[in-house]
Amino acid sequence: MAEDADPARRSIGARRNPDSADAILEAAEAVLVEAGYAGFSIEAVARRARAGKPTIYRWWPSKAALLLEVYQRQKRVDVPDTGRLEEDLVGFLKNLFAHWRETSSGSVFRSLIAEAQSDEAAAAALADYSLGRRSHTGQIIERAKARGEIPASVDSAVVADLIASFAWRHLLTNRLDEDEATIGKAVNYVMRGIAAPAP
Amino acid sequence: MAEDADPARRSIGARRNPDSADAILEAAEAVLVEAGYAGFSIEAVARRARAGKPTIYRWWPSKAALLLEVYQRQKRVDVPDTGRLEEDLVGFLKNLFAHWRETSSGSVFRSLIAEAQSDEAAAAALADYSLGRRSHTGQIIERAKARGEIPASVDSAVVADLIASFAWRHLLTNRLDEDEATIGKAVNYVMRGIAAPAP
DNA sequence: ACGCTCAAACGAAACGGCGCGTTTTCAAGC
DNA sequence: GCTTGAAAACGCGCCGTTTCGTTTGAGCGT
Repeated sequence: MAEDADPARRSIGARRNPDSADAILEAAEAVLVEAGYAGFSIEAVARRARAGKPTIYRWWPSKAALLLEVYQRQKRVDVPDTGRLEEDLVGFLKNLFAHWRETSSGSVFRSLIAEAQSDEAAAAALADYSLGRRSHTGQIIERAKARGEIPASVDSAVVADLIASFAWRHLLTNRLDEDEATIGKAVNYVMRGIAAPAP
Repeated sequence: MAEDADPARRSIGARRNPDSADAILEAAEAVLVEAGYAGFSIEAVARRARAGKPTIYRWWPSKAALLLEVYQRQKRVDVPDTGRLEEDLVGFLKNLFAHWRETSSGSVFRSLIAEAQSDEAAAAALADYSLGRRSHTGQIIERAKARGEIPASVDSAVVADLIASFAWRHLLTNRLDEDEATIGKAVNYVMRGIAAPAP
């Protein structure tokens, strides 16, 4: 129970953290799902968690910090490894879209991106997170390089960024139920682009 | 002077609309630039425009509607036509990034996207706008098809979407000053992907 | 052509409501 | 008895709306 070393949590006078923090995080997620980002207020979370506002502010400096930690609590999307890059990428996107659609992750991440547009701290946290995620996705590309499927000269960061951009756009414009055909086409275009020998 | 037929404006009893509406739109833009999206409130706009809040609410049903009209007032980015698809796409993105960076358009559009994450009307308006923009960008692709530069089987909507996704991501993550090299690489990957003969 | 009238739109102020982030109070528990 | 943390209360700002008195321009009668 007594887990610690949570970087998002204020560690100033954090002499001890009961599991009420977990209740707050769960309440935050529930509020976000039920009332949407518009209804996501610290007061609503406090009400839902039967906690006091000062308790929340003691551990999270801002709404953004709370949002980020809620998102980081979510289970990660698993990255397929089929041995073929195109299948990996399509599978990854399909998994991601399904995960965003079927759990609260989509709502949470959308809210986080929106919050980052007006909150400096959220923007920094999101940038940090994206960096980690990009290198993670980049491993799919790197594996393909190792197999000799694509040239080693391919900039995997740029490719990962293209894929992530595509995912973000569909999340932000409520198009997560896009045809698989469209995903397939988009990935296929990028795929053939990087697989072709450089001119 | 007596211009009319402005679709975004409430036309119920709109017997006459002085140019105070222009003052409000200008004030909205100024507030957004100076105070950012976080400080963008109807009250702030009203103060800045020396207008009453009811006047604003009379013509724009929501903050989102006001935002959208501010954005649509902006000058459009011109789309190059160099005769080579890759140059067109890179040029378009470079123009767009510069425009977003150097005018208030970037702030306005970022705010609009953020607002669309919690406001249904804003989301609908944005989707509508994006649809128009996508077909506009799609014309670059169509021209390349007509020249025989890429196969006619290429789905220009998907390609336009890929390009737009890339632009959105860089706008939303404050990376509009990305190296031209990165833009070039990304476009080049997509470019070669669609130029290659379908397998 | 002139001036009157009337309705529409105006700016300003105030309303109740809500969420913010903070401070203060108060009932526990080691 | 001293720390802890939930609960209540605070002042603030913005929301969206209502009310007030004023300005303005179009229509109409003289």
